[in-house]
Amino acid sequence: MNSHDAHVEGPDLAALAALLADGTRASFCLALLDGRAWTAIELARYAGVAASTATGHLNLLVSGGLLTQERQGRHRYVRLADPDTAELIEKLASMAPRRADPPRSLPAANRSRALARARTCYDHLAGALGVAITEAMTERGLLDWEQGLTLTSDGTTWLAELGIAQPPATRRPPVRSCLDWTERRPHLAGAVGAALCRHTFDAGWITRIGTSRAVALTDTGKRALKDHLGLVDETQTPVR
Amino acid sequence: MNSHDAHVEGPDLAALAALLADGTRASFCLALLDGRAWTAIELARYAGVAASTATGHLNLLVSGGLLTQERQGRHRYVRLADPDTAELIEKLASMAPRRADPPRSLPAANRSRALARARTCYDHLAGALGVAITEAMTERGLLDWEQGLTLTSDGTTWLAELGIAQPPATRRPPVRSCLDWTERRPHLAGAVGAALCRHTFDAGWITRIGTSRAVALTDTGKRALKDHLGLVDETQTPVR
DNA sequence: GCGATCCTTCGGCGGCCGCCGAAGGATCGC
DNA sequence: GCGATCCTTCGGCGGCCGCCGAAGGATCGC
Repeated sequence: MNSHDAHVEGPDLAALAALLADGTRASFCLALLDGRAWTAIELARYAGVAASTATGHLNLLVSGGLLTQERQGRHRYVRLADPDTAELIEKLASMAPRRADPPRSLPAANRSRALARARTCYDHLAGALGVAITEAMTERGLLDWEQGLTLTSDGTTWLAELGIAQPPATRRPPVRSCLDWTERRPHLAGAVGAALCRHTFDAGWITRIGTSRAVALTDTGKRALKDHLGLVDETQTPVR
Repeated sequence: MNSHDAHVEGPDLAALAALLADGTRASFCLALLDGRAWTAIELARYAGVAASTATGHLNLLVSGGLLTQERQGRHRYVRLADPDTAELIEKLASMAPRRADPPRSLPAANRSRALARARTCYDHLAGALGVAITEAMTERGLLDWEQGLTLTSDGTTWLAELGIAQPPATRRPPVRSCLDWTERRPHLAGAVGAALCRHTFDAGWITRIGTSRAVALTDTGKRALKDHLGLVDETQTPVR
């Protein structure tokens, strides 16, 4: 820190960045990027630290405004505070250097394969599936990238046909492009991305794989994607 | 750091955040957010640290990919690496807590007044002027916020009339909304925002105030804004 | 050529911060 | 009620990291 700092004005960027500058806190945030609420002990185990250490980190993240918490009996549930926070973490993740080591064990390799195939990213879909849906929507003229990403009038109609209500106008943009870590191509985020993701769960198109953020396409989902987007099976599970 | 970290996969978010988690490095980045190249000693004086300290920080920021450098004689010039980096710093700045103390000295108060009025933010315009231009463009139907921010066909025509060439299609979005720190409302960023800002300099609508990132509207500029956007003087220097 | 300026390397100091385990409070399941 | 589980507080350890000044190389202006 700077003892005789002449620049007390302006935003305290370092204070915010410091919250994410620790390996354990960063791994908490990446875990929470699945959009769900986790308990303190779940996060501690995930990151491989003692429960007392996790408590301290969560206190920092909550009081710093990045997480919100909810006490339920003996459990402390935390989640990302809002879409803005998720967006910040996504942006950092998309620009951060990759870690060198690939996963070594077979289970770990399977886990990261499943994640790369399809997962939630905060409140929308990501991985090969998320990217494939986004690209199919573009090809069908539901999304337009000419002047920034927009939903076309065909897109509005398409959503209505699926029974997805147009999300109410808030500060959050309806459609937003989010760079996919594994695919290195953009997938659909924003309020419409969230509504679409919710629909795929509600309509039984996808289900969670165990307790992870990875998801699997159901048979219903395969049929629905073929009917509504012309997406065939091969597209969803590309051979790499 | 976590000694037996089970999560070596994925982006190293903490490493990137750590670059911005120091008060001195953060103040360097905020200074560089004016889009210009600074020498090492200029940044050291700005942040109030010894030259040797600045050297160390710049080495970290450059090798971390946030800054690019250029040697010219005895000078070391650094600037933000790319628009993506500027966007990351903007996002952090817009979410970071404000610092408590208002500026105490009269010159400092004048400086921050000038910055709030009109300044560059990386390669586009910000402050009351940037926001006023953005809002005037919206009122005239040159920008549309319905489905995310877009440039309308009227907007394209308007740019052409000003002699601003449509920026070539790259990964960078043509128009983007950037939350203004001082106004707490969005101003225009992206490739079009940059082209417009360049035009205002080239056409002599604005000039730098001294060596700061603050800019002043010229008489030519006032006339141009009135002619092309219907912006009257009052709008540009609102009484707060 | 000769000071002045810009920048760098190095050594050393000091403080912050992440970690754990022990102890204990609160809640749960049976 | 009574272990088990979740979470927290506390003390203490260790290491990292930001800071400076001194010394010196490289370049500049005159």
